[in-house]
Amino acid sequence: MLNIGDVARQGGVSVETLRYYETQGLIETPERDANGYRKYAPEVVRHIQFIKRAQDVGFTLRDIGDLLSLKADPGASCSDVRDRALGKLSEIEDKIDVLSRMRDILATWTQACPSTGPVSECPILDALEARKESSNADR
Amino acid sequence: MLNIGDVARQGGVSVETLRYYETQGLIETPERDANGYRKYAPEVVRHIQFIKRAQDVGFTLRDIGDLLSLKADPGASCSDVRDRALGKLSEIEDKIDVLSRMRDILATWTQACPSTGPVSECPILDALEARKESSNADR
DNA sequence: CTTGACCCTGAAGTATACTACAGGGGGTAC
DNA sequence: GTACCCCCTGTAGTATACTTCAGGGTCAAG
Repeated sequence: MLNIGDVARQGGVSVETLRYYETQGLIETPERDANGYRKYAPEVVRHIQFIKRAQDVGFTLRDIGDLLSLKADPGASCSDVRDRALGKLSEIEDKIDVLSRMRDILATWTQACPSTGPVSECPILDALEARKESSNADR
Repeated sequence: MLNIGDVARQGGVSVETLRYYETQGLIETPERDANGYRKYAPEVVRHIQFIKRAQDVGFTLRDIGDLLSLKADPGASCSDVRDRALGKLSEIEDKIDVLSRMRDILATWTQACPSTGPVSECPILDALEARKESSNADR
């Protein structure tokens, strides 16, 4: 059995994070020692890594809670998980689209700027001041 | 002279947002009427739009305050503005890179999922459970 | 003179994922 | 026995850009 500090080290998170995950229902509440210390089975480390990997691909903790429920539910099907992943995929694609539009506009503007001369003649500020007609970033 | 509600309507923001911008120093503190109402010159609407457009391309309010200082500073040069824009551009490119990696992984996973069968055999959950060796999303 | 739309201030709430802090007990080594 | 690291709880703070709320004054119309 592991102390919270052991789990933290092995899982690559802080003890505070572990306690936080517990309050969020992402880790089942561990048994306690006589002294009140949390006692974890070694499997918890994999569980933590599951959470971290899910975060790495864009899932929020709320999403992950949902995923963990599916994982624990024998009645759930693989397509339920796939749906969550596809939903996240399209969220991410949307974000990429928004950011790509920002990037394109900024790239255009920085190329238009001679980078010499006073701010009063800055094409970037002009563009911000009153964009007459250009590709629009609808946020 | 315009009331705050007029500016809000014309600028496409809420009156609360305008008051918030004022606290953040993004709008100069307006004159007040005898009744205490804020009184704005019509030019303020353009100023609001400047802020909104800057947000549209990814600048934070803090960045925008900085940009507005440059704009008002006769000693500032165009390259100062350009530097801010280039900095933001690379921030955005970084975000796009992170998101693209997430997208690729999720795309791979969803394609690997047959979407039939129980969660116990879900390749997506397996991948989250223990990613042995694959492209890594370093967040 | 009352109704309704508008304005004011200051404080608190929203979302996300933690981090930090205050105040205090437990366990082991020297 | 005391130093030092570990553990506990509960609360508050962080960042961003607002939104909401409570409580109250102002103004034009009918």
